[in-house]
Parts: sequence; structure tokens; C-alpha cells
Amino acid sequence: MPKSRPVQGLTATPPTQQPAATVREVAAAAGVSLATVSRTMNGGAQVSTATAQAVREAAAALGFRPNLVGRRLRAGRSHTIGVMLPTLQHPVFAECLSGIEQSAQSHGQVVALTTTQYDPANEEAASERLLENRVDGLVLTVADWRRSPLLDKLDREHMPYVLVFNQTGLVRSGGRAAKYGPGAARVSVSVDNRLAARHMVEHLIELGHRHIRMIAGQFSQSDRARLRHRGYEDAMGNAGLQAPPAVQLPFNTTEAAAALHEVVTAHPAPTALFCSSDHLALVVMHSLGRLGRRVPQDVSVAGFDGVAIGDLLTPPLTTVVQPVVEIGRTAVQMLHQRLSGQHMLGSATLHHSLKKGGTAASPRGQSVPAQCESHPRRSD
Amino acid sequence: MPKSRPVQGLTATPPTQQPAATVREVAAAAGVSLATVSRTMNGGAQVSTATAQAVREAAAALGFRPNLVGRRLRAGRSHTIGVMLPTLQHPVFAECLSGIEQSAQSHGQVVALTTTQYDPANEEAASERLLENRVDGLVLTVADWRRSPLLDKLDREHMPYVLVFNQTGLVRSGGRAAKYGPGAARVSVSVDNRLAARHMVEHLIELGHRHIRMIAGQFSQSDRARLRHRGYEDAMGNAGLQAPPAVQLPFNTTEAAAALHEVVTAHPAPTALFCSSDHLALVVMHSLGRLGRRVPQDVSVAGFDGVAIGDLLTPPLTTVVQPVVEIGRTAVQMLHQRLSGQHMLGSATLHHSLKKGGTAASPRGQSVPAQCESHPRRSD
DNA sequence: GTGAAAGCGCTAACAA
DNA sequence: TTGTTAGCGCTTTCAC
Repeated sequence: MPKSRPVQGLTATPPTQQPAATVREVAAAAGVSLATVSRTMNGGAQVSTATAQAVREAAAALGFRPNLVGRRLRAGRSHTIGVMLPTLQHPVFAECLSGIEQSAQSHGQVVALTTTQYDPANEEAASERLLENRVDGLVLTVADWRRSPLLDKLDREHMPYVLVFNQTGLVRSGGRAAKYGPGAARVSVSVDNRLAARHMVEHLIELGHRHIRMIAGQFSQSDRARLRHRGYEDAMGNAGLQAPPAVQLPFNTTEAAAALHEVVTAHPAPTALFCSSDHLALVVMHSLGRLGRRVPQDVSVAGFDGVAIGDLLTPPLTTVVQPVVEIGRTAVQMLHQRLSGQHMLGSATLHHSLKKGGTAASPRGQSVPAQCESHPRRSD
Repeated sequence: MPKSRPVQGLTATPPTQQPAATVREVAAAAGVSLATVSRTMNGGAQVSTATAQAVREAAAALGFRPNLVGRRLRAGRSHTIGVMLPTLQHPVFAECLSGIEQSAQSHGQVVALTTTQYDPANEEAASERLLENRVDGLVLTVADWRRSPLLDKLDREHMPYVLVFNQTGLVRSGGRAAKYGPGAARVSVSVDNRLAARHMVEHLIELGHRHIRMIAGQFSQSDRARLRHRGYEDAMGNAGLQAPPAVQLPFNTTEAAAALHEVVTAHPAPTALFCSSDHLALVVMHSLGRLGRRVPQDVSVAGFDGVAIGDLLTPPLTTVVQPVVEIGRTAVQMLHQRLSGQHMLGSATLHHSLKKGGTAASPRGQSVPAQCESHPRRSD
């Protein structure tokens, strides 16, 4: 279909960007008014089938592509959701983003993306960029949801958002449940980090371990890491075992190995290491290898996240599986719910599961290694 | 600073979305005209320091946030770059996106994201969503850059784009270099897939391997996979060795193991397997484990991609490293260059490197295992 | 069922 | 240096 288009003013337009057809041109071509074209393209509500047909033909012939920027300015809604994550280098966030994107797509929305590189100082600018673009709402992960100037700002402005991975709960101040912002609690989608960690450590204890250390990463200050450590303490405490503080593993690989060397040669030496992420577990196992320790014969290792890669290791990684993609999907659904004016049902806690891989076994001279996957009891 | 704002019509606005301040309100507050506010916020060109000061104060007091939608509609530029990738579940794409995002951020641009889930049928809709949003340009990966209705469309519309991972080159038709679209060749950022694959296979040959099979994944139809197979053929041919067709590994894990079983028990049995991606290499090693074969003692395995995870394996994965993040960054830079009217310098070929990890060693009864990393010669 | 007109927030001529 | 005005593409009253 060759397109004949009204001359646009005959400026010597460079050939490097032909202007797209507008409603006006479609209207002219179809011999109707702008309003009719608009009506046809949208609800298609009050338009006779004949004219609608004509409009659609004209639009097709002109290769009409609605300009969402115009629509947006008029409607005040952007059909865009802003996403702010610490990084994409970590599979957990990348997979979650994948879920977010899929869900947004199915809602006909577009995702605008920003990362903070784990630096809370970037949160302000990153979010601001999204807000300037007038996103309808935000899906994001912050360093610490309890003290976050960014979340304070969003609450103040009534900008809808859903946190992912951050696990919010009501904070009690002086005996009364405190809410954030004017009327809305901070809403989030996550697993029950504390319970999940407890389950994993209970698993290690069942295997016969008595000396279990928790390994935390560079981001041990994060709210999640703290909750996981609480779960570790719960399990250890319930079993009448000592729960020393988490080992903060340095960034640098060789330093990490050195730090780990100290840990595994201490007395009494831990027989199992519970890592606060899968990535950390891989680093730990790598370091252990360099120290001549075998996993799980000499020491057991467990992770947290359940990224796809863990399955492919030999032996497969023992870890807590978060439904990462589902977390992203759920967040978008909840945001959407909120945007369509429905009441938010509060935070969502998705089910985790324990993957009993091959990196955790009974300590030397004990028995009963478990090798099959199971789902955790949701007791308590 | 309490904000006093002109009454907006006294509609019973629901408390769930306070309208943001506009230039008009800032102008009123500062006692100047819209134009002056606009000038101050932008170039700040022709405004006296005194008024500029006043405007800035008023803006700050009102919490003014420029509405990029309005600006965009007026300016015709969105300061948004559209990104379309097959998936985010694969670390290669996630890491590349990370590079894209970082670079976009440093250019003050926002990233609008879409994925196709590897289905070319989704490319049309996914890109259309981006185009409706009037992105300034596109960074994308397509299934096959040579026959892509999407790229044809983009060329036709003169929409600037840069391919990532797809490795374009001039196609000769009837002896003349064929260009795509009206005047512009398809521009891309990638490594030299063929050369990189050749280097890896040469490395395997140097280790003493004679029977090397190439393992391709489900997407063996992709242009990259084809180029890598050509590189494999180059190396084998130069060494006077036979280069059988690539093994197409099934999706399902157990089927994969079965297929692999056939391969490794054939006569003569391959002593090394060159996989067209790191992920595939992991799957292969996993299957080999289940078949009771040890890597690298019984069979060597090499990958392609160089994702971060490979380093943490024991032994570390032998693989071709693509500068994935850099590929993303470069693509954005090139796009930016193009958008600012400069001439495109054509496609960029970034340097790969060989990571000689521990999964490839000399076959049984041979010597000289190489363990250190090196950079490839860039000959030919 | 359809059209005319106003206006979303912003910038860029053109005037003063 | 500053203000006035037009208009980007679209939707949506309000008339007819």
C-alpha cells in the first residue's frame, strides 16, 4: 500500500526520520473528524460499523501508530511501570525482572528500568528519573525498607509502589501498629525469610550438624540478611545450640579464602556453613576447594535463593528456593490492583521450599544423608 | 516549607494522588512567566541570575518535578531507549542489559524493556509497544538478522537501532555489497563469533584432542550458533580433522543425558565437547556426571560466553569470554552517536578472550594441561 | 452517531 | 532579559 500523505510544510526534512501518521491524517484520509478516529481506536464505543471500518482502513493504509506520549499527556496515565533494582548482574534480580516484565506485558504495560548498583545514594536519582517519566507505579527493592528516605517520599506523594524481596511487616511503636505514610502500610512481596532460614538450619541440624556458622555477604546490613540471621538463631536456639554472629565475608576472593580459612580451622570447627545467598555459597565452595576442603565430605554448605544455576552444579546446591519469577509477577499484579482503585490486601508472603541437594550431608561419622527434594512444613 | 498552591477547580479529588506542581504554578509562585521557568530549568541560557534564583526557590518549595511526558510531546524526543531481548533468565542477556542500563543512565536516558521469550512471533508486538512509546532508538537482539521482518520495518521507518550479539556483516548479492533499508547497513555490536570459536577449538586441539564434537542448544538456528560452528569447522579443517555436524541437545534433562550418552559412547568417542554456550556446558557436565564421566579426566568440556558464574565452579569453566557488559555499553554509545546526527562507524567487533579453566585438559595419556588465562592472538 | 473545541505540560518562535 | 502565544498528539466534554 503506497501511502499518500498530506504535505507537511515542505521543510527540507532530512530523510532520517519520517514523521509518523497522526490521528489528524487518519481522520482526513477517512473523511471523518479526529474524535471519531480516537473513538474508533479506543473503546470503539459510539461509532457506526461503517465509519469504524473506514477509519481502520485509513489507519492501516497510513501505517498509523498511536502516539502514547500524546495519549499519556492527556490521560495522565502512562501505562508504564517503573522498576528499580539494586543490580541485574545477580540472577535473583534478573529473574525477578523477567517475571515483572512478563506480567507487565500481559497487562499491556511497558517497563521502565533503573538500577542503583546497590548504592542507596543512587536511589534518589534513579527513582526521580522514573517519576519524571510519570510512571503509573513502582516495583522496587530498597536497601532497608524501615529507614528509606525514598519510601518516605513515595508515601508522601501517594505514589503507588510494591517492594520485592524487602519483607515488610507492621512496626509496633508504643504498642500500636505503626503505619507508614498517610494511611498506607508499606506493601511487599517476599518469602518469609526468617522462617525459610530456620527451615534450612533445622535441616542441617537434622543431618546431625551441631556447629553451624552463618556466612553473610557484603550486604549483611540488608533487612533480608538480618531476618535470615534471625531464622538461623531461631533454629539453633530451639535445638539448644550456640548461634555465633554471622561471618562477614570480604569482597575480594583471596581475602574471602583467608577469612574462611580462619572459620573452618577454629575450635570447635563448624561442620556446616549456611550462606545468606546462593552466590555466596558458590564463593564459599570455591574458597573451600582452594583450602583443600571437600563439600560435603569435610563441610556442608547451604545457600539461599534457588537460582537456576544451582541445579546444574555437581553436586547440586542445597538451598532455600524463593519463587523469584513469581515474586516479580505477583508484585505487578498487586500494583495493578492498586492502580485500578481496589483495596490492597497488604503484603504477600510467597512459599519457599527447601532443595535438598548434594552439598549438605551428615557430618563425618554420621548417617542419613537426604537426597530428595521436599517442601517445608509451614508450621508456626 | 509549607506549599500554598493555587486551587485547582475544587473537584473532590481523591486523596490518592496529589497532582504534581507544573511550570505554571512555579511561574505564578515566582512571579514570572512560564517561559522563564522553562528557560531556567533547561539551558538556563538567557535568564538573569536573580530571577533564576527566584524560580529555583519556587520550584524547590513546590517540589516541582518536570513532566517529561509534556516535554517529550513538545520536543519529539523521549530520552528513552527501547531494549528488546530474547530473555532475562539467561545471564548473558541480563548482564548485557546491565551494561545498557548503566550507559543509558549516564546519558540521562531511561530504558524501556521488552522480552520476546525467544519467540520471533513476539518480536513484532514487543517492538511495536516500544515504538508506540516513541523511544528514541532501539537496542535489540533478533533471532536472525538476515531475515527479520522487524529489522526490515525499522529500516523502512528509519528508526535507529543497534543489534547486540547478532553479528552483522555486509551481504554480497550479485557481487555488490548489499545494504539494508534505504542507505543504512545493519549495525551491531558483538564479538567475532567465528574466530572466537576457532580459537577455543584450536586450544582443545593443542591440548591433544583429535575427536571434538560441538554441542548446540535449542537455538542452534541462531545466526551466532551458525558462526560458532563455522569457527569449529575452521579449526578442525586447518588441523586436518573431521568436523561432524553439531549435536542438537534436547531441552529435557533426561533426554539430554540420553543423547549425550550416545555421543560419548560412539566410536571413535569424542575426548572433548565444545558447547555453544556456558549454560549448555553446565547442562552437559551435569549429564556427564550422571553418566559417570568425569570432567576433565574422561572428557573435556568448553563453553562460550564467560558468564560470571563459570569462575566459581570447581574446576572453573574453560570458556570463551565475551565482554558482555561492554557490549551493552557500546551499543548505547553507538546509538547515542547515531541520534546526535553523527555518522555511524559501522558494526563494532569487541575482543573476546579465552579463559583456560579446569574443565578442558589433555586427553588420557597425554600431557601439558594449561591452567592460566591468556588472550588470544587476533591473527586473521 | 459525529464534530468542534479545549487542554494535558511543556518548549520555542517571535515580540517587546 | 522577559512575556505572549502557538502547538506537539491525543482524549473528552459538550453540542448538534
